[in-house]
Amino acid sequence: MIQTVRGTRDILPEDMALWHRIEDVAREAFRRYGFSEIRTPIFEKTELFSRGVGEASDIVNKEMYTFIDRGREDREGESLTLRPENTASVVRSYIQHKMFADKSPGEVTKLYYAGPMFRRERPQAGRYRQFYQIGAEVLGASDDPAIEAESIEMLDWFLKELKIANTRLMINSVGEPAMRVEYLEKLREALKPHLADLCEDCNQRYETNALRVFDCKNEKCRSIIADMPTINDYLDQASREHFEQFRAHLDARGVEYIVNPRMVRGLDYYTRTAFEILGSDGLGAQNTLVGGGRYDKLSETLGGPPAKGFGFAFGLDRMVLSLSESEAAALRLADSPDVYIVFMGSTARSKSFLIARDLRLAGLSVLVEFEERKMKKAMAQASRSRCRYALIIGDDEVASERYGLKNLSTGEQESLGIGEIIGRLKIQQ
RNA sequence: GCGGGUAUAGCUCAGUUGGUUAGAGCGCCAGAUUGUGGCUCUGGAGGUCGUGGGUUCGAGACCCACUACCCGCCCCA
Repeated sequence: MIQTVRGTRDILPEDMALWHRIEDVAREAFRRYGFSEIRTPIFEKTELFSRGVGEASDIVNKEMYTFIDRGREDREGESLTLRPENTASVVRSYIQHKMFADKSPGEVTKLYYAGPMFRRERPQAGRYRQFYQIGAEVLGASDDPAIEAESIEMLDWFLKELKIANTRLMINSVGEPAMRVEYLEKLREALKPHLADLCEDCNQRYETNALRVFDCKNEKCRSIIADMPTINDYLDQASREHFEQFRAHLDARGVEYIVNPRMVRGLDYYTRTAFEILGSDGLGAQNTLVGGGRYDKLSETLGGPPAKGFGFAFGLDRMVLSLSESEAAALRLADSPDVYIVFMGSTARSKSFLIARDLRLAGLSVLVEFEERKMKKAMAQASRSRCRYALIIGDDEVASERYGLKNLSTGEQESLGIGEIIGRLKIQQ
């Protein structure tokens, strides 16, 4: 049997109510905060990601789905890549369509996206090779920290609306790229005398990405790391002020946060503000729900004009796992059709199709039997379909034009005309 | 890329030191009940025991390889 490839999966109808709910609430949040949707291609030139995300990052080095496009007789095909994230593409589009051109200096472009991304990672709980992200970017000349605060306020509303509780907002400033290089040297200097005491992984991190030693879970490493300088100690004056203003904006909005000076970001393009929202449980080791930050150099890196940027993204897969059992159950229940039509006999059969059409024209969600079966079986099917009502049509009902409307949860049944039935069901919707 | 675990009915799982026709619960189908679901009772269908090889008189069980999934590491949303 042919099955889904490793790290991919079917999202089945029984889960779709949960996905739709998250998408609907996200779209509502974006609408309220003035974001417009953008859809970029699912594959781009490989160079976009290697330049945007960072040549040295693991994503670019070993986690991209890259392929060579078919060329022509006289030309080699070009290297293309399934998008591992969407920020680089959105910024590319911003540049390509000159979205900055008709804007006043303080005006920003607010964009959001939703769709699949691809990374060739080892699958784990809440992590897939084709995964679904919703994210947003704020691009323009302004880098006012109110931009960060507004987006986080929006996410706060979003999570509350989905009844996802016990989340924690972690914030930090990662400063400017030049300063980060300087800090990295200092950190490595400070770590060097302790290398013998650090674990194997940390020694590896010391070589490849020293900032990651802060993520180590080893007790011994943690005590050593506690004394290491943090990136905050090296922040330039402007970044420091930006961070303080950002915090003041969060305070003013009553948004709670934890400053984590050891939080780092995996992608090269981040400057200054970085943040994560951590989920509670049920996610295993993958407990970051939302991640984002400021990237004031990305536009130039991609060959565009100077432009400030801030954005975030969250994974739908993990968000679905974060919905509470009770919320999920309620969403699934509300997903079922309004009424199931049961008929007895060929005259009623013909009539039931017409009634189904009328109910649907009135905006109701209707399932109807196609083939004649015993009424008992049809009723059992109505019950199993989780429809709220069964509409019963036999010869008597056709003759009197009064039909049996049975509430399948209470068992109550009434004999009603079609107009009354529509009225009753519309109220229940 | 590395480490650990798992793979038996549609689903969740049992299956004794290797022994004859591989089980349960749920679900599904039929009947008890000719126009009324859920509860109950009775019966039924449904299995290349992940794939391939090996050991053995005999393998669902033991050994090897492969594949997939799960958990963790690296990394990351």
